[in-house]
Amino acid sequence: MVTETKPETRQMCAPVENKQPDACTVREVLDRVGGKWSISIIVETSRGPVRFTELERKVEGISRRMLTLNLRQLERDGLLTRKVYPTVPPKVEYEATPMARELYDSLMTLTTWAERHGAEIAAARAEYDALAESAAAPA
Amino acid sequence: MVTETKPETRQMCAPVENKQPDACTVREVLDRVGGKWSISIIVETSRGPVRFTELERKVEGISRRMLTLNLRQLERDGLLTRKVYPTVPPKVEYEATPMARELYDSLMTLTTWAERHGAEIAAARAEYDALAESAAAPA
DNA sequence: CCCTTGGGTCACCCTTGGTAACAGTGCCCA
DNA sequence: TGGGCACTGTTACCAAGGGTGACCCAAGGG
Repeated sequence: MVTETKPETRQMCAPVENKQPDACTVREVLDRVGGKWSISIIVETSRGPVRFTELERKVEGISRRMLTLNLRQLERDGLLTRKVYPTVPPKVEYEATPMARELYDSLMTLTTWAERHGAEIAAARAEYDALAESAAAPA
Repeated sequence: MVTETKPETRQMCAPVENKQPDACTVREVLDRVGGKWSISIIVETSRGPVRFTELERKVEGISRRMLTLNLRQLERDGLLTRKVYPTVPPKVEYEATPMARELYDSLMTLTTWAERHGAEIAAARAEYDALAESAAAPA
């Protein structure tokens, strides 16, 4: 996601009736948070108010534009608060809302999954690649 | 993600030391599963072996190519097993591994989050849009 | 004059995903 | 004999979006 905030592209998960627990609700969350930067931003802002430039430095690798775009999106979804101090030079502080912190906690279960299975995945990948290679170079 | 399986684009989460719980581990998971179709495929294959064409029909909207690509990726990561029956016409069955089902369970916590805060998000968005609009049309 | 902060805007590129068409392999049917 | 079908892919081509870097602005302070 992270577009220039078009009016309403987000479609409401079709009238599929949850054939299974969901799959589509998950996608909604991922659309919000699946971007390259959202998570990092949520992490940084979860520890207290952070200024724009500060974020720019901490997130590392993010461009000014994407930072702006992501902040806007997160703010729009109510995951971030934006507080402007009309000083000069301007000062703007971003902070995660409780909702965002909760989301972050939920994401942590993914982390534990990744930690549990990191080795397994690496092994699977190694094996797969090995097989693919030997298939490519037959004799 | 879901590229044509380039050798090793995946970078190993930089030597940042986990400044915070993670943020980068999460991103690794999302890189695997953040694609448009991965979740749906995992869901469908979690209920037992599914054939290629069957998946093509069930996932609805997915193209042949993307299905193949996603299946390959998931198989490579050890989230799916691929079983070929040398019959004619060919028959290939895909099935989620226990690891994938576990991942799916973890993703469920995101679902519960989404359900808890769906209304809140919608409200925040409405408010944000209203403000933006009134700012755009001043008098 | 140039520095600062918090953006906006523009031009561009690369990745993601979509469409469509073709391939291979046996079967059935005329 | 040969055409078409079903099934699983593959390949080539293309559009859209995500992401980047560079430059612009405002307003005060050194």
